[in-house]
Amino acid sequence: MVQPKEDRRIQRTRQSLSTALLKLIEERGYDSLTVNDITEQANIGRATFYLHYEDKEQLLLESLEDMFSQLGDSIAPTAKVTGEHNSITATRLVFQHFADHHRLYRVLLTEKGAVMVFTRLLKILSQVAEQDVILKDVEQPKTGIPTHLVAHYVTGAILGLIVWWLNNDRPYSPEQMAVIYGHLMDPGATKVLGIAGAQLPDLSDVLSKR
Amino acid sequence: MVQPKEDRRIQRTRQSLSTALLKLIEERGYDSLTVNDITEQANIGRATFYLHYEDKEQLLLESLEDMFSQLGDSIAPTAKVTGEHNSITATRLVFQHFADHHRLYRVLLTEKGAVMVFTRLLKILSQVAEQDVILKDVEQPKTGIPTHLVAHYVTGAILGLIVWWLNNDRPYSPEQMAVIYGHLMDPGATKVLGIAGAQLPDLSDVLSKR
Amino acid sequence: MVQPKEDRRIQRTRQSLSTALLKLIEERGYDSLTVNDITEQANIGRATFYLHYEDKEQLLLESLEDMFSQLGDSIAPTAKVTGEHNSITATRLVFQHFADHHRLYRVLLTEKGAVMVFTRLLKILSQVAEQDVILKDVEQPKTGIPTHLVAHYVTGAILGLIVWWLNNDRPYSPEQMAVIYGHLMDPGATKVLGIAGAQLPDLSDVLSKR
Amino acid sequence: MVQPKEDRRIQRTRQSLSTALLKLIEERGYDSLTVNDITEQANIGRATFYLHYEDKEQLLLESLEDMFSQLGDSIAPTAKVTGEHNSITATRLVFQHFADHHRLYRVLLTEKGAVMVFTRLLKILSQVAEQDVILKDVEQPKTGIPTHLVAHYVTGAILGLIVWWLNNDRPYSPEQMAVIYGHLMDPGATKVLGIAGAQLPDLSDVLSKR
DNA sequence: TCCTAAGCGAGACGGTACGTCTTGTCTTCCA
DNA sequence: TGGAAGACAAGACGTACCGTCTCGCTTAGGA
Repeated sequence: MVQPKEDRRIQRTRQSLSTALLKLIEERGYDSLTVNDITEQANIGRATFYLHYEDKEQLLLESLEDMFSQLGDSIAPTAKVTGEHNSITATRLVFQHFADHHRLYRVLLTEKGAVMVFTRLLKILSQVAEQDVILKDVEQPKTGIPTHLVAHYVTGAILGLIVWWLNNDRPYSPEQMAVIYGHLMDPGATKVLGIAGAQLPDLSDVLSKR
Repeated sequence: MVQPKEDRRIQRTRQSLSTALLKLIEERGYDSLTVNDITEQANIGRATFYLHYEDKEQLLLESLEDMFSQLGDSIAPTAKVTGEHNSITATRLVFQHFADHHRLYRVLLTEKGAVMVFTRLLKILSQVAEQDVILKDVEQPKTGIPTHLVAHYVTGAILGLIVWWLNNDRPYSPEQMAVIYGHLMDPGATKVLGIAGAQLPDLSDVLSKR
Repeated sequence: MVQPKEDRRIQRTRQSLSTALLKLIEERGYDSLTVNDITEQANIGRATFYLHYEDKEQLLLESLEDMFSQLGDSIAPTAKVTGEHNSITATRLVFQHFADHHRLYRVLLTEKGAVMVFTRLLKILSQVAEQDVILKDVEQPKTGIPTHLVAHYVTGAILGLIVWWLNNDRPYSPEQMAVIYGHLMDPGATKVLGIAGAQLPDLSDVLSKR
Repeated sequence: MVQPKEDRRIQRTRQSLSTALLKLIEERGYDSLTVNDITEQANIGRATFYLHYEDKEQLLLESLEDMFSQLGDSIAPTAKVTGEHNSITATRLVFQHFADHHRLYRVLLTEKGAVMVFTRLLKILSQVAEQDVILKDVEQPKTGIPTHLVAHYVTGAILGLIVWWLNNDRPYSPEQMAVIYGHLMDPGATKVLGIAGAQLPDLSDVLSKR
């Protein structure tokens, strides 16, 4: 069942490239990087790069995929819990994720970044959000608004917050952001979905702990 | 008072380039375009391009700037009206704007697009939104949440909706989208800002007219 | 019969261009000069240049034409004199000419120069030389060697000397060069042409005056 | 002892470029050629050209260098022979060389040529000639004329003949040209150098075999 | 223990786009 | 009307990067 050693060697090469890319993105943004920059940073021959990836975009996607699925995995369980604070827990985990990789995301989500990051995030997060919406929708009467639409609304709002948060050096903790988000979002989307909002901590209490 | 003819000639050249770029973006996306593609489409010498713009990114920004300011101008007046439906009017105008240029934005806001479009839109729209938020904030007690933050929240949510809307061939009219947005947003953000929401048309009434 | 003022103005423009070109050649060679360099030096609009000349080569040729014909004019009369030292006088005048414009020719006849200068000089000087050869040939029995050939031989030899002379900062006076040339050339070519050489000053006398 | 294959590949590329250049020069002259013309003719990528040469001038020089050294090698041994006809043998070899590449040189030495060809030829040939002059000078009393000067004289004369010869479709054989040159040159330069001329075939005998 | 196939570094190469430079043409305006 | 100013098309320049390729080196896994 063990992987042959050859494969481990390959994994090391791919890992080096991935690490090198993420490091360079933090330093110099994504667009201006060349394949040569990446392979040099990784101490890998340029030709070798093309044995593993078609282009730097594919490398980025595969590199992010890890992080994304990691994010998805951490949120997924919360969706099944119908307890009171599940929603706030999920959003807190989202903010936590972006905080964990803040240097990287700050670059990717602003001017030196890559188009597809926004798009991908919107798609991936909205799928997660949709699961959530559907779950609640099943329990409660529908409102006629497509769940996809609500999911994009919710996700867009979160990403808007995250961009602001990262660009302003995260003046609040992930928990605080989650509470703020809850207060902004809950009454509206919740009402539309016809369900009662979760119990949220008092807003001014939370903000004062800044 | 008339512009010398030289200047008009220059304007015509710049206009040709701008038009050519936007047309090509709709057809082939932004990233893969070359300066040569653009100048060829515009029937302009490639060297001439560099007399006017540093690179295609600058051309795109200047081209979009027109549209953005056009959008800003159409929304601005509504911000000063404190009548009931001002907010819904403003958001309707936003959706209308993206509908007017839907082919272009659909490309720019998805995978073949340009990085900075998201960023710019977020910045520009959130500035407009902020004016709105501030206006309301002045009238009512503050909540301690930075207006920048709320503005990004609002803007992100709208952009989320717009991405969904464009990717799904705009199944609702701009008016309908504005009402949906109002229902999703109003109770939450409005409550946080401590003011009463505007009177919104009934949601099911609006959706049934699809 | 006087030239209208306009024409004099034209002449001034052409003169400026010519002067500017020759000045710049001395400083920077010919090949690397641009039309812009020339018109800038001459304080003339670049477009104006093209009203008068097709390209910088034509300007150079016309500029050199003056000097060449000036050289031709000074030599011509000596060809008709059959007195003893006519030959040495003619060659002295040739060396004198190159000394007069030594900075210019040094550039043109070496690495930064223009192809056609060598060719043109060879053609023009050999035509003059041919006149000389023919004159003598008429007086004396032919040898069967084409006069063109002899003329090119003679001219090539002189140009070889001139290149050496200019490249070595003219260590001898034009007169000395003419005598040297006479001693190197006279017995050979003269014998072939079947005529007696002119009386030449003693070589060591001449060289010692260096 | 064999060259690694890489190096042979490089040599093939360089050879292709060299061959292509010389071919194109014969057809279209030198000045008007572009790097693209050359690489296209050689079936080489334009960028690859710049891996090997800085510009087309350097390529020309390296290409000519081969031929020049080939010429030098063929003449060199004759300089050491003090037998009677060594001089005529050397000059015959020079004329032979230009005959071998007459199409190329005809273009290079006339209006469509390259500046540096004259200069280089003058320099290279005069160095060879100088060896010859020095050799003879050593055996005989000096005359006070710098050997450089004599070498340039001799070389210029030969180049003059060659230009005429090539421009007139080589009406004489290299041997005939060598004899003509010998008759024109020998008495003069030889006398100056203070040595007896070699035995030359009778001029009219040689010319009649045309 | 050797040997043999795979991963890899090195780098030549064709190709494409870049941004710059120069040319020659044109148009407008000024003296 | 001659010239200055300068926009423009055309096209070559030299550079940068891409993706492909061929070549040896090394290095493990199976003989």
